[in-house]
Amino acid sequence: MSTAESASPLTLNRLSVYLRCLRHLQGQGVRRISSQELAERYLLSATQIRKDLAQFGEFGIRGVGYDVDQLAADLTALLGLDREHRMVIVGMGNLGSALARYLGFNQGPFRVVGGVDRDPAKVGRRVGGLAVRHSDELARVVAETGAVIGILAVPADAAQACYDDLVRAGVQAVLSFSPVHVQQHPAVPVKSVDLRIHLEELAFFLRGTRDGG
Amino acid sequence: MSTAESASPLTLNRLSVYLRCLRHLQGQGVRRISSQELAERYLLSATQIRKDLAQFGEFGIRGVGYDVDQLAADLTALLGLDREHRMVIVGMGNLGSALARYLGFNQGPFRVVGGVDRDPAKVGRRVGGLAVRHSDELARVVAETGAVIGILAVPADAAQACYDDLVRAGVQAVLSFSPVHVQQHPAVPVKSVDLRIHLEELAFFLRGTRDGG
DNA sequence: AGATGTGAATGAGTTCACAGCT
DNA sequence: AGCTGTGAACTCATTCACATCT
Repeated sequence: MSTAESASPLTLNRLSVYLRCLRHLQGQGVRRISSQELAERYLLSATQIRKDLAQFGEFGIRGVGYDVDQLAADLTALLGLDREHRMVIVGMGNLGSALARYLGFNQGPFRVVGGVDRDPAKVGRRVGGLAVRHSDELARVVAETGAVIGILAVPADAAQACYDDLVRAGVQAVLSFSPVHVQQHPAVPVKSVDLRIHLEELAFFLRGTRDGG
Repeated sequence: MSTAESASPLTLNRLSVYLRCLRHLQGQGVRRISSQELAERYLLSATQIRKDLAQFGEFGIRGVGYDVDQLAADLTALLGLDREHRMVIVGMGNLGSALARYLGFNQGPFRVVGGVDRDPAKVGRRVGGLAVRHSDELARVVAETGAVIGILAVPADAAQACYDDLVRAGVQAVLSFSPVHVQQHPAVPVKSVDLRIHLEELAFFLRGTRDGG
């Protein structure tokens, strides 16, 4: 498996999709599948499946197709989902608390192991089985828990400082929910999820509509 | 203002970003700005700003730049953010409840006005100032509240059916948090936000790391 | 002079078409 | 024959370079 560094986010996201499809097939007892059939079942593109996989090696058997279990295992390893990734949430307001409760119930390789907030009123509370600690202790929380992913759920004006704190504390990647571009440290990639942008994209399509009752 | 239908999602998302930057500048009392300076301040591309805007009309003054208030107003209208969009949440589990609490506190043109769930145990509960009603009543809830956006927060295997329900109930656009591709009705676009995919993308960059310890 | 708006050039991403393996 | 893996063609997106307007 030639580990091509620096695949595009688009490709990586599709690999996640493929993996999910393969797990679904495993649940149905399917053992072999062609790119063609995979594409038909899940509304994907057969060529694109092959091209995406080709970036990381040769996983199929010509004339036959792919071994479902094998390919699922390969993609799991490729995406780094074969071991636990511990996460710490920065900002335990509405969104942070919501994520703690939501992600806390998630199975799989991702586990929320800590949450911090700057507001002393929130420190000490328990949210979804998690004790909130003070932001000043972030580095200690990260060290104690072995967190490698930071979840940013702070207001826009605090995002950059909190990201920098996370970098100093030693996390390796950050998922940000703050509606702002964060200037990135080269070794600590940020992935942004901006709910407002998504809602505003939808609003664009509602312009012509009689709206609001 | 020539309303170019069908701009790419990439362009629309950047327009949202520009609008946010302009509001920030308004807060600072800036009244005029060039694409050049806007790009420098917010780490954007000056050419791209101009190209993006060009799809919808001419908003600037050559040799001068853009009027901040005017452009903000134009983009607000363009994106349909000049009036309220009511939203109904389908699936009041962990994620749905989290979103109700989170989005409920949000200002701006988006407002959560209803939530439904299939589980009778959840019906009647109040979540973030919202009374949960039964999924069977979805069409009535949409009609009563004037909701135009549906928020899908149900498990993968229920997503397609719930999307179809939303379409029948009369919403015009859907924001889905379900980890699955939904087959779309042509008049009801779906925007997908998949937290797992984003986490898995980050995990890819952690493969080399000593992790979980 | 100075900044916008835009055709032309480049680059990224997807699809096509087929060589090559089973 | 059948399906993968891949160079070539094509489409979509970004960047460049400059004509145009104030």
